[in-house]
Amino acid sequence: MNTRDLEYFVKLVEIKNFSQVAAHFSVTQPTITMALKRLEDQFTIQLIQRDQSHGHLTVTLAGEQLYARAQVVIAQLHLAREELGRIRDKKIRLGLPPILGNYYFPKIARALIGQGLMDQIETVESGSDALFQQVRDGQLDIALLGSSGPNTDSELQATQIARTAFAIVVPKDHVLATRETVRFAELEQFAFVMLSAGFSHVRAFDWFAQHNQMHPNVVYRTPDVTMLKNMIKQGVGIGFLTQLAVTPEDDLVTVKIEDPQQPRFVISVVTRKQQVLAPATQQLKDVLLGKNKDDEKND
Amino acid sequence: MNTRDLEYFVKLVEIKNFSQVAAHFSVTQPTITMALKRLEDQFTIQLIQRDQSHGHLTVTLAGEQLYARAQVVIAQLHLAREELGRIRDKKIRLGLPPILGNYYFPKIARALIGQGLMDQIETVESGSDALFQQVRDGQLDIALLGSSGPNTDSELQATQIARTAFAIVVPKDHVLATRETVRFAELEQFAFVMLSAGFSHVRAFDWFAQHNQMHPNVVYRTPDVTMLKNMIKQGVGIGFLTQLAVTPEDDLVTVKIEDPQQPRFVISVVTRKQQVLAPATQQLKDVLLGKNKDDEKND
DNA sequence: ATTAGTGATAATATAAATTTATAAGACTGA
DNA sequence: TCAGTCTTATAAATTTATATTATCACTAAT
Repeated sequence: MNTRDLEYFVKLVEIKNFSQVAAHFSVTQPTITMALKRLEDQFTIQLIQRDQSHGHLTVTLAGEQLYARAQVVIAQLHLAREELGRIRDKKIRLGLPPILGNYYFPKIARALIGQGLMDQIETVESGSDALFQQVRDGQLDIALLGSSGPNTDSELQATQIARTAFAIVVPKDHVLATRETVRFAELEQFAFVMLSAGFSHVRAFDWFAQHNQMHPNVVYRTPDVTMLKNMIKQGVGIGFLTQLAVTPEDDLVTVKIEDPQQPRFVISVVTRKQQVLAPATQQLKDVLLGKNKDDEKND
Repeated sequence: MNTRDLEYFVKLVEIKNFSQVAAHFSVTQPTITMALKRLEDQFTIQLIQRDQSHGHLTVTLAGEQLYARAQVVIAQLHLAREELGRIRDKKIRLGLPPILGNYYFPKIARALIGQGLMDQIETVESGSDALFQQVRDGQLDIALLGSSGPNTDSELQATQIARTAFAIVVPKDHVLATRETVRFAELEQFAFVMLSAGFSHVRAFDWFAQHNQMHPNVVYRTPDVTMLKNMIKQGVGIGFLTQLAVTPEDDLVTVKIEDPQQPRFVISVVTRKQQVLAPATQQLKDVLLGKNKDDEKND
């Protein structure tokens, strides 16, 4: 069976028009007719109901079932292409959310340079949501991800390496700066500067807002943590970040949040299932997991 | 891309001999050479290291990666064939372990006949382990399964419908027959008749044995529950079954086991992820889940 | 050295997919 | 109602892909 037929079929189910599918793949229309015919012959069952009253095709039950399987097949081939391409180029693409990057990268960089891995690694910085998607799609080999709960994607393999609390971040001269802890409900009056959508922080923030039946006043959003911290320092608004994201050099104060059963910032190392790790990628993974070389002498 | 090439490749990785792979698919040896060449050209990377010193080929890292993906692709196509074949024939294959069948089937049969589903359903009786595997492979559309713990296969979709305890089963005149409960450790002296391997009962039984550091004396094993019960009745040995498997007509006594944190017999309805349920299969599933038609009037 | 095994290559035959050209059907709007 | 414009389907020609046959080069064992 030719996987091209499956690709044609999937697009046909999606746009329900032979000619447009043909145009999409830069082939002629009869090609699509024939591809569908081949599939229907192979499975000896009708996949698509060509409608008498022209306009829209309908997908049969068998068609829906094949559609589901074909999507998996195509996705797997796509992953294979991505993965083999990376192996060929001896590149490792590592996803690192900026919030974690600032904290973790200096720590691991030493180890990576020591093992001569640094020049193979290409770091991709983005929000956890985007990175997560990129691991799934095969664009990344491995990623360090923050999430506001354990990871449950059945296509991915995730190992938790740390859990930290979220905290309120304020400048040193702020009214809250002297507080040990704060209840989220007390923050109704304050303006917030927040990370953009696509960061797991946002989901946690929403949790706090919802559980306190509040609508926090977010005056600015940015994907750039450094900018965010600067805005906090300049008093544009208070911040909501994991404690991990704030270092002493930032000259900021973190205040713990009291709310019970609050979500934690969970940091995981994520790869795909079915992914064969190149030796260098395995080394990188071990570094990220905090295994040092001595641990492995017993192998 | 032709999936035949992937099939050739997978077999080649497994048996590491071009000629034998060719023989396996009833094609000539250059066909395999060419298929591999096509794959290596498409991915522009070597997949198999043809060895100088003849004897064994070695699979490159890229080859291992493609192997992993190709296996998924082939499995998915196989599932599609099985599933579409079943849709074409308007058949539903239902897996039912004999232990559950005796208890459940009379109950659900009424509902199935009432809905006119009975003639489409083909029941397959076997141990839970075998049925589980058959759902994965696409040979069954749906199964009722017993397991000694929640189901965690990432390819399957399982819904728990009941949990029952395991119990010791003895004839009415047995010394244990008057006991309310018993500790598993007390059973060292007794002979057991047990289900064969492949039943989840065996795993639970092993749990009790191991946690009590015992080696129970199993004098006979059979996959046939009716025979098992007869042997218990005739005093060949005592039995270990879920309480559910023993009905009043059996004329047997069940004795609860005291051991704390013991495994339970979990009954689930299992289908595959990515499986598109035919209306009749959905109806069957609803019956198994104990949804009656009235529940759905609100849809 | 001969033989039996490995896989690779080239020429050829066969099978399969795509294009071109065209037809048939359904709807639209003058 | 009839031309025009969408559909998808069909047939023949062309191109492309795949398999076979025959043969070669290599290695290891007898």
